[in-house]
Amino acid sequence: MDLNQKFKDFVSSQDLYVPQLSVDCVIFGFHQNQLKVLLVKTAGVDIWALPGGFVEQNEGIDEAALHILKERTGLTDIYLEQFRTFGHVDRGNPEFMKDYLNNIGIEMPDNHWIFRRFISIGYYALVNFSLITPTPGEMTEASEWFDIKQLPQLAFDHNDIIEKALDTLKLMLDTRLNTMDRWAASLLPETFTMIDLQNLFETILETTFHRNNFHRKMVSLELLEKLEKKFTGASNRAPYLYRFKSRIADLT
Amino acid sequence: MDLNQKFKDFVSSQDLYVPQLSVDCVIFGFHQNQLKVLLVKTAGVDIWALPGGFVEQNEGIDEAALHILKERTGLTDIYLEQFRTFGHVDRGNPEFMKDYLNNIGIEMPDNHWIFRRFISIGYYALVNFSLITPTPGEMTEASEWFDIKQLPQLAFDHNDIIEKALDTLKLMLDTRLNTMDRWAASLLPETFTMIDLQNLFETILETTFHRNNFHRKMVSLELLEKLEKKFTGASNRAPYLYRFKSRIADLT
DNA sequence: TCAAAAGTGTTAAATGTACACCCATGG
DNA sequence: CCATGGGTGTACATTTAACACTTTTGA
Repeated sequence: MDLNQKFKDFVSSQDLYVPQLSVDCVIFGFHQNQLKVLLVKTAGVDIWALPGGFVEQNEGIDEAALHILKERTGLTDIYLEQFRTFGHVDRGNPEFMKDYLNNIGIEMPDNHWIFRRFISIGYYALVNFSLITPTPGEMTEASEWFDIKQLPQLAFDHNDIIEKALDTLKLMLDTRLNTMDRWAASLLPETFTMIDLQNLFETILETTFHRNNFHRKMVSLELLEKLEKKFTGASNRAPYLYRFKSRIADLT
Repeated sequence: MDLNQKFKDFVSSQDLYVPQLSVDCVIFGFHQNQLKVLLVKTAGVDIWALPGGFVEQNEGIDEAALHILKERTGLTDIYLEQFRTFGHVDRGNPEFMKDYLNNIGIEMPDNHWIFRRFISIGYYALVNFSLITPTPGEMTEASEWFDIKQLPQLAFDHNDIIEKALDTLKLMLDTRLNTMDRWAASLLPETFTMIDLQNLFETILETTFHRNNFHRKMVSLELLEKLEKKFTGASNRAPYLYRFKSRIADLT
């Protein structure tokens, strides 16, 4: 069933989705030493927003988030974590929904819940940048990666949501180094150099580390497997490539 | 407007609350070296549950949580933190609401949202045990402190919710020592001994610390003010009393 | 004066931080 | 053979962990 059809079902059945509830996903990617966020521009509304959606009556909220990610990225098996629910009374701009529905040619009664304040459950996802080609979906006219340092003004309180997602991500980097193979692997290609890994940490945490200390720390976790050297063509020593040990299990 | 009246308004107006959404509060207290949770038993339903409530259309979710805490504890100005939202498809037991509404003499149509799966936003609160006398409210026949180690079987997925709240609390203790004066103060009386503080940490984190190392660590944070000695009557050296420096500002 | 419990000091291990040096690579 | 940048070793500082000793209190 396509999304447009689902939307139209609002009129005949109010029972498809949980009213006034939505899920918003902050999809993080890492590319050229920049932390990126995937944003979408909804058809007929000239403002960028987080990819989001509603929760069906017969699905859990985690499943709803996975659905949205599947739609936007084509990927399943994504690193996904709920981080906070947003429900201030003044978080919505009701014009958004009016413009949007108007544009796709759907009429809804003024008192429908779609025009009310939404409670939105925030999830963040970590994905491999190079595996995703942002392509407009059925409901969106555009889909693009944005540098987290250069975000436009977003719909609703989505700027706040991203900020909170980033805070949570930073906290995880600091406190869950020992499970790095589960989340760092999601942001990096299968093989990478030690410098790549360091850049990832430095970019997200907005700090710098001493090369050798970082190197030793990572090796001491015993999560990495050293592979052959990577010859870049540059006139300097070739770095080793690494891979997370847990990846080997994934491949079998 | 009393709660019972509010409930009756469901019938005439479906617009008072956000449908299918609730807020559940895990209220932590500390007493006799035990971490306690305040639970309520709803009139006519023979099962303990977390104190919770609905979100009014014209209030934010944080405000809703504060309302619930005010109702249950009489306290305002409580340390409160949102930790997770629960929304599995099978989290509810529909019989609960039927029994409950039946008992308080309210009839609702079978297809009303009150009988559906709820999405529940979890908050945890830290309160001073001795300031609260659990008293049954209008909607509850009982209200009691339970040792976190000896919880009964609870309604819905409330056992899971408490477990997750405790996990989050532990994580905070580990990672936010420097803001201890904001949360530890909520669980302790205004003045306390160093051993009291140590017991609090050890109970929640389920570990033990060396007395002197703990002492030095706490002093080094410069959040504590040493007061006069506390003579307990025991035949040993009297411990000093301490108070969080930030408390002084509170008193002015 | 003794046991109990609190306060304080000292040392060793572990960890974190900074710097120095060595090695491979292509021009 | 030189500049560049990655790999590795070592010394120092800081933090953490463990233990020993001293002080105060009421019996």
